[in-house]
Amino acid sequence: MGIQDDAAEIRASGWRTLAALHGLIDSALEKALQAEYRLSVVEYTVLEALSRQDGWHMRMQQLARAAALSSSATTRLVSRLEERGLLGRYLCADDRRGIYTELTPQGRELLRVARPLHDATLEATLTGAADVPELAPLVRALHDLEPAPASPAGA
Amino acid sequence: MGIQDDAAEIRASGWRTLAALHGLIDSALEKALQAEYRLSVVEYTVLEALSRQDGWHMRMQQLARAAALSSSATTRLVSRLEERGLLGRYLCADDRRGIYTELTPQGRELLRVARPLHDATLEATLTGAADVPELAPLVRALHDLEPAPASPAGA
DNA sequence: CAGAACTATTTGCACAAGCAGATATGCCGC
DNA sequence: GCGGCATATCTGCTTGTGCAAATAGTTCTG
Repeated sequence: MGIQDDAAEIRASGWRTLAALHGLIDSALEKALQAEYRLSVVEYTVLEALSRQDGWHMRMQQLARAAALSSSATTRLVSRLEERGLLGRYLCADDRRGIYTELTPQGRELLRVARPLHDATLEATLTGAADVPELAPLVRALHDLEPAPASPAGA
Repeated sequence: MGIQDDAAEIRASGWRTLAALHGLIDSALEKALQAEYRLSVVEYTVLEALSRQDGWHMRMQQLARAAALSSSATTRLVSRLEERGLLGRYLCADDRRGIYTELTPQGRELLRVARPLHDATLEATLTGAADVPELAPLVRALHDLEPAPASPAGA
């Protein structure tokens, strides 16, 4: 049984490291984007996901998966961004249950100006994490990953 | 400028992968622990962090760092667990601002029975993620990490 | 020792998230 | 075309979170 325990402890330890690094990056991005552009990380993620779509539009549920949110949370998130004029909703003709969201010019513009801060914060946080002994190996591993396709979670 | 953009896109892509895997594991653990033991992932994390401490006690702020929570969230989390009899609060003699929390026997018992489900869920989720092309490399990288010391975030 | 500056914890408040249920639409067999 | 079932989105409600301010205790300075 010792062998099983060891394997479980290795996984648990890896999970703790993953969670720690995730939390570090997430809160750094959250603070930076919130302070400068009044955007949460999920909101940025949604804008960014939309910008990577051909035609810049997506259905609510695709969005929910891309942002790892429930559909109710997605509804409200889209409503918030819509009220700020960053994206628009419109019915889709072929399936009238579905609703497409589309980036407005203002949404694209906000993303354009926010992206440098996002990227710089990400870089700075990763650099900082590389100096923390417990996180460094994971940071290196991340760096060595092959660039993943557009939507890791959207499959 | 193309080179910088590439580097930024590699980091962004790694971050998306990290977030996706984190979300996957987190929600799987959340559902499993919540359904069986009425414990959230953070609550489990706190119990587990306490169990790894010599003497099973920690100050609120250590706990806050270990769980990556604000101090107010920590206060309420500890209150919830205290009401369920899983841990106790007591003043610490040398610094009377500080409050120690300590696992009760019931807390240790709950952790003992919950840990197998936690570990099994973690294993199952990682195994599942290894079949998702975008996540597989990160899963492998995690597995190859050297076992990190007790508290990756607590430093 | 008095007062200022700092640290630890708790409370008031506002907000975003999930679940369950409601509503509308699509699809299938008959 | 009609009931029955699945899918997409939205709404009501509860809960957990962070920020800012309040409170209590420590430490440093003169």
